[in-house]
Amino acid sequence: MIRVKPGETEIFGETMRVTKEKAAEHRERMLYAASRLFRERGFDGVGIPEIARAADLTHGAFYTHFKSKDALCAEALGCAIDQKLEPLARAGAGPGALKMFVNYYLSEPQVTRFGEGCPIAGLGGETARQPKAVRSAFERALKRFVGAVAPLFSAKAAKREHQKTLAAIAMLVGGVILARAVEDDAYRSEILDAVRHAALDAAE
Amino acid sequence: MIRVKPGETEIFGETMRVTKEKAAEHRERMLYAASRLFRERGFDGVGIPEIARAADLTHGAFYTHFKSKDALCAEALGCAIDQKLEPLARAGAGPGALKMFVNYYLSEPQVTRFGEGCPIAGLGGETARQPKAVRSAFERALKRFVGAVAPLFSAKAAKREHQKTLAAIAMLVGGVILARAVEDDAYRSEILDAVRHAALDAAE
DNA sequence: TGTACATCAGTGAACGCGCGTTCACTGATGTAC
DNA sequence: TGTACATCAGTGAACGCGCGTTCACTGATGTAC
Repeated sequence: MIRVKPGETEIFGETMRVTKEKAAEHRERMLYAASRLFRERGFDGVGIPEIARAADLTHGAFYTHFKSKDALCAEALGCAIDQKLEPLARAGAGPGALKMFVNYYLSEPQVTRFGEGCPIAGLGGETARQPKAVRSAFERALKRFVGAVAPLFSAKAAKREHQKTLAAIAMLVGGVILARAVEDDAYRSEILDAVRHAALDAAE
Repeated sequence: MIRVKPGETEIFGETMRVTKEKAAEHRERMLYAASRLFRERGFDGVGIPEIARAADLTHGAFYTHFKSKDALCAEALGCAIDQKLEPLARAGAGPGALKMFVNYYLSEPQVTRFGEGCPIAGLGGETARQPKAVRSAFERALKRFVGAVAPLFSAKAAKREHQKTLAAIAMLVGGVILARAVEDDAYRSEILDAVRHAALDAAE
């Protein structure tokens, strides 16, 4: 389909091809913008034009770097979990590390600044309705998250009643959201079993 | 703006006005369809035309019953939580009620059949990005859910390590999702505090 | 190092599509007499 | 109970809009000689 006939005067942008370095940087800028924007507004809440704009490019350039929006969603999940796990890995698993992590995870910025928050929490709900590639990426991110947090756990005791109910409900809700988001049936059962036992044990 | 000039021949549907009873039934059909479809595919995943179609109506009829899509989203949340709490209230709080509830909540149908599942789990993630009216409705639903589940909790003990990590992560994720979805700052703090303490206690 | 030219990152118009909402119109319901 | 007519639930075309994706085209980069 010929849209612009040769000879017709058309105004085009000024700079076109760009060094390989610049191109790689453009790709990275789009990926980081997507990683932030998806967490902020959800997969359905951000379009390709906006992501390209956030990286100072036009939507057409997007497709030289990514196969599709779904491919970007998947890659953005990995990028986001990388960002979140980096400081966790650096902190190590010394005494008090669990407390620091839990306090951080539930801190004001983590909870209110969606774009910089945990992608598991921010996108876990809607991931269940995303195509295979995105769900796979989410599952990989979740497993890495679990792997990074596991060393922090060892031992402690119980508190008030209403608090325990609230915490148990957060766990039930979180459990269902994670189970739904995950692809691997065995892993789903593992999550559900863990939550089931913990919820029943929480009632001591 | 006149679209159809008087005198022009236009083919219209056959039955138009309907008894008040029928109209009320139509409204309810749309509400139930929305309650199911939103849980299945998310607020952004279903359009007014589809909801109307699911209730054997056309999209125009929708606006005689609901002010907007947002208003429907809010009302559908209430409708969904009604459905979920009804059997819970009927079952009462006898011994073993907690176990029954937890087993039910994490059961195959509850987890895999989104449309009939818990709206807190199914829509909690994206509610955080919805307008005020929807978030208020979600908060009301959550509080009713907590109120209904609270009587089931009393006392028990602990188990394996990896399970505890998984359960704690489900709780953290669930906690952040709920905290983000809720409007009332005090309630958000309560949720986060409860999860914080429970997560730290889980490490015993 | 200098020149010729193929490569390809980026542009922006255009595609088909479905969204939420509005509105002129219809005609049975339901009411006033 | 019977008649006249206002009400209003429902229809479907149309609105403006933004989406994901494609593609003809540009022109600097990068390479082959």
